[in-house]
Amino acid sequence: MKNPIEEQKTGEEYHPSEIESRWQKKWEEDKVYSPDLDNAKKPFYNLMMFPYPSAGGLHVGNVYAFTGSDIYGRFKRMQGYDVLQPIGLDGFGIHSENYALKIGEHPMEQSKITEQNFYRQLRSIGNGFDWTRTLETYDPRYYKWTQWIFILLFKNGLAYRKKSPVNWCPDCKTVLSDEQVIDGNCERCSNLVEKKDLEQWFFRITKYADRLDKNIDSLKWSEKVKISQKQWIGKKDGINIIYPVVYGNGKAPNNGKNSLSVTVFTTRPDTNFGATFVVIGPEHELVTLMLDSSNEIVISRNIRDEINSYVEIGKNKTEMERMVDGRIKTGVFTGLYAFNNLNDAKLPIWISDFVIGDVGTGAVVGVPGHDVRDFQFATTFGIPIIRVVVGKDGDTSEITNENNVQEKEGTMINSKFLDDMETSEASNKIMDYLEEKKWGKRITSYHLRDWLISRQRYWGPPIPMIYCSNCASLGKSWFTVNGLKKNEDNSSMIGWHPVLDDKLPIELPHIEDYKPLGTGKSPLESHPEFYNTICPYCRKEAKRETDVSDTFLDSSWYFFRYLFTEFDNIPFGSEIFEQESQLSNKSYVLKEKAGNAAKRIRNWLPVAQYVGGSEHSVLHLLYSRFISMVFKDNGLCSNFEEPFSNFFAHGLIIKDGAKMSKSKGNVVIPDIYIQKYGADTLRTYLMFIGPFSDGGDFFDSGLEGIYRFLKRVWVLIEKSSTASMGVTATRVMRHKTIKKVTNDLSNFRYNTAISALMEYYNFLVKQERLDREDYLVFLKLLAPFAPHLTEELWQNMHMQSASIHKQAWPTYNDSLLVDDELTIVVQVNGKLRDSFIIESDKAMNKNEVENVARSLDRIQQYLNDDNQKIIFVPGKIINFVTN
RNA sequence: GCCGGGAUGGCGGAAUGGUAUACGCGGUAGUCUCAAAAACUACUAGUCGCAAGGCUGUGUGGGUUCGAGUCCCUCUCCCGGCACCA
Repeated sequence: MKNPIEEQKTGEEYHPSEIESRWQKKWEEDKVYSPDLDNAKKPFYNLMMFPYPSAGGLHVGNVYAFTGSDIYGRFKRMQGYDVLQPIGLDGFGIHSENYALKIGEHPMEQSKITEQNFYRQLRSIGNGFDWTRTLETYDPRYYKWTQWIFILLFKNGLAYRKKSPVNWCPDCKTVLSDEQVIDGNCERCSNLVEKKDLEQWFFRITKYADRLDKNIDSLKWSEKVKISQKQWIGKKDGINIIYPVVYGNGKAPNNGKNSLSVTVFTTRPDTNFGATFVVIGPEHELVTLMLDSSNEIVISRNIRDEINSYVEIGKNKTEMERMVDGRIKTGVFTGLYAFNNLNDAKLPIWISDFVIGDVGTGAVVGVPGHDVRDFQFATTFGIPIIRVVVGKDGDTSEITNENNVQEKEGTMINSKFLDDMETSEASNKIMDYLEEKKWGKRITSYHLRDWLISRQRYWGPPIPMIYCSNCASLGKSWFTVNGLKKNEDNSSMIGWHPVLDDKLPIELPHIEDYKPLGTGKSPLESHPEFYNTICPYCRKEAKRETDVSDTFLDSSWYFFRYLFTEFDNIPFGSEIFEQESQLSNKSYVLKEKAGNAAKRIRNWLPVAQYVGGSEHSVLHLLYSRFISMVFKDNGLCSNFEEPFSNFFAHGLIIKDGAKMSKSKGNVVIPDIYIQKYGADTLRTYLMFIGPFSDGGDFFDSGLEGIYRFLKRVWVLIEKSSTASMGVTATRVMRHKTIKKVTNDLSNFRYNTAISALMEYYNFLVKQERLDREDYLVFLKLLAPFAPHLTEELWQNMHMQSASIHKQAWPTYNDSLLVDDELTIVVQVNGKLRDSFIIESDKAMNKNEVENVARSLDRIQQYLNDDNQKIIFVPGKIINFVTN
């Protein structure tokens, strides 16, 4: 029998384009990357954030991210896992709509073109995607379930409507979530964001704030992402202090009936004896009461006018103006006082726009000696400053300068029963006291706000809700007609009913006037044929919601859908569907398939490894976690509530030192590089630039270097027909390389894995005789990086063999990692003076090493009676030290 | 302001407290060629030296250690996130 190595073609040059398209086709035909979801023995869900098409195609940054994730998947597959690596498009939403608007195409038609181009590109980079289960968020079969999820949240009391000042981008003509406002500007178009009062749908994510916060500690995520999430949730422990409101003469307004009070949230109650004023925001309810002349609060006409004009001016300020103006403190005195029960002090109540309506209680207590912002306010309006904390410097003098404001901890003074205590002790003591006296209540506050879901745009899933004015006039809502009590969570839902499950999806109609109106209404508002419907409860005429939902809802659950793309009717399933939902009287999901669906969820979720950009640290990852928790609470997934047990945040590819952007004209399109050098070169190059966590600067000459390397590999293997068997000279290097590459891949250290392979290559090419095993190991180790090249060479060596990507990952033996000879470094007083090579076993022996070291000419000149102390590191170093 | 992460040759970067600059790019010289490209070979931190070899070197200044890019403290600068958050 002929040696298979001799069978291979020789003398052919490396032509990546021919090889790559051939193998891509073959892999897809052979379903190399399509695991059997129901029978997989070692499921491994390897997920990459799916792209959102905000341009005609992928740029090289996308390729970077996908390749990094793909390499990990290929590594795991060769380690024997059944790797599921799906791909889809997050093509619904504002990014894609803006792109369509820009090029003057209808989003619905444009999405089909974009889809084709994205999938073509995604195929050309040679990723091991399972092309049998793609999804697109704008596909009605997909967003049927996005709508179903909206209804699920509604039925759980987690979706509600509220009129509130929201971030409004006049250019995108839609509202934005807080997360989408960057320094007062729109994340998408960088236009100034305005405040606008609109009635909107919100998701009550704040109800999950504590859970979202607590779980973070146990996640195996990139540390910086965990920190961002923690910071965004912004959990703070403090106390709400309730101050009775009085006039200057100490009497209560309203003749003492229904006595008024103002509640402030503070994290520093220890300083409360130093409080000299209270500030409420312009949105505070007390302001409304004061402006209402029918109310019994007696304030002078002058003050009322002043308050009125201050509030009106504030309303017209943009976010940006409010921030720029922030340095200078403005405000008006209300004529009212907050009565501090601790020391009977009357604290003047001011209105100022530095206090934000929906932070804390919308009111703060001013302690100017121990808060810089309060100090600025107090000095602007001549309010007294009292020192109650002495810091480390021991300074007890009056605080007259901003630099002397004592914000850090210290020892209490001027605070009666708190005197001489440390601030932390004083804090606990006074909170106990305030609670005991019922003057306050400990509370945990969060920076996280409820998730604003409504978007006044066209290209998104219509919110599946119906408003019935008849039901509204009778005080009815879905909650009341289903016998659920009205409570705080659903009281604003009068007249609202969800679309019945069997009417889903509510399809987005193809309309010509899809452009955003800028009126605070969706384009669907001009389409009665869309919004006119009948009430699912009373059957009278009713109206559909015309806003669509936020894109982040689409992407918050897609990793569930991948598991069920072959079914139209089951997005995911579990035992709950076998019982019938408590909340819905119609079970829509086919029961006989539910058990199977539940099994898939148990087997494949949570996602074993998620890879994505850190720009989604807050938005997407937080929303996905929230939705998963809601699923868990509804029995849709019973084995987890954290969808991504491992998350790795990859870096950013830049060009010429700057972030790639169309305006800078430095966007690198992968296609031309793939044509010229092949996907294998581009992939390997991108991974070689630097650590995957860091990204790097894309430059063409670096690509040439990798292309040279792969061409050399091609030639080396082509020449391998003369390779011998049973050569041992390369064994240590082989095992060292296996160990290094295996460890590096496990930790996403791709750049060093590639350099280890280059070293291995450089070593092999210098050898006179090689073991065939070296070639096989080399190909396997390189396979995740250059899947086509290695497959071609592998198949040339193994006729009729299974794909290299299904071969077992090489293993190493620790006992074979030691070289026959080692280099010992000789130092004198820690300075390198010489080195020598010695057999490994002798290198471990102090006497052997010392004898050789002492005999070296260059060492002898440094040795004398003084330096007899010897530091010996076996196999590495001997150091002669002067006593 | 607060919270992260950094700073290493001409460039991207590598270094369990143990030979700093692996690997690659770029550069210089050479081989091949009529020539060029490609490919291959050698050299490539600075500095003094004919050489052998010496000295200096990982942003700054100190410290711990036989030994520090790595650990501790000081400062400077850069990048990312958050921010009138009470």
